Amino acid sequence: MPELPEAERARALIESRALGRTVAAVDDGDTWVCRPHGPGEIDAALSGATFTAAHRRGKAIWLDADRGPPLGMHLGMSGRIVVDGPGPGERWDRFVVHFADGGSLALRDMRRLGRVVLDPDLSRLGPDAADVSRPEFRARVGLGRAPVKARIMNQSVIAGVGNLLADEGLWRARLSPRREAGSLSVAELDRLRRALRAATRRAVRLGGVHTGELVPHRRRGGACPRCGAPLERGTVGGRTTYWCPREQRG
DNA sequence: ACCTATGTTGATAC
DNA sequence: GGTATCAACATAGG
Repeated sequence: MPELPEAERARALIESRALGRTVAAVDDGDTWVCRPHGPGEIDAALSGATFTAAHRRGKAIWLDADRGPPLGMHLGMSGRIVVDGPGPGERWDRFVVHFADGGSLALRDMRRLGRVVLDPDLSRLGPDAADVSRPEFRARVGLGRAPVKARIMNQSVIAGVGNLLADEGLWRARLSPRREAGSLSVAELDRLRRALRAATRRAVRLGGVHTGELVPHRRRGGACPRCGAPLERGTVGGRTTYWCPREQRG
């Protein structure tokens, strides 16, 4: 699930439920998820602190505390944030903040591809895909020989677009995922930005990227929900891609 | 049983 | 530098 919409919902959950609460102890024993920290390092940095703000850029989430470094969190491919149970210490809880009031904040992640780190490095993240301005989008996305789908999924170009949101946005903009990014006209770039922002906002509102219009049809044998043509399936930018061969030619 | 598939990122090689 | 490929993880399904 985790693309920008899921990350934003996780951030909002933390903002509404975890700010102002004091950390009693942290389970940071999964040094794969918490690398490069050793066990106890995050606990030592956060115990006694109170979270004061929850931020997000693209898929990256970070929390400020009233003392100590910010706490960075990334959901990876299968992670989600769970506040106040049920059952902190579930099998898939890879990182748990226990609050002094008895509650908890956990990163629940079966595949352990999520990450928790102190003082996260955000320097290689592009502007957030939901906020990027039109001139900035034109200048950053409309470059290079790579397919436009690979370009918009590059987190240092714009941050937050994953495999599903990319397919959804390209479909809404009626652009072929294979189009060379540098060949897009200004009008096409503007159309793509608009489509991506609309798809993103809608997914945040409705609960996640799976609530898109194209995404539910994104399976073998699926048809375009606008024109009914059988969807094409292939690999673009190394990722499984679905698109409408009738509407998304150019 | 064995193979492929899956929302992520990063390290590597050309 | 930009681009492509593979690996990391753990599970589900044909």
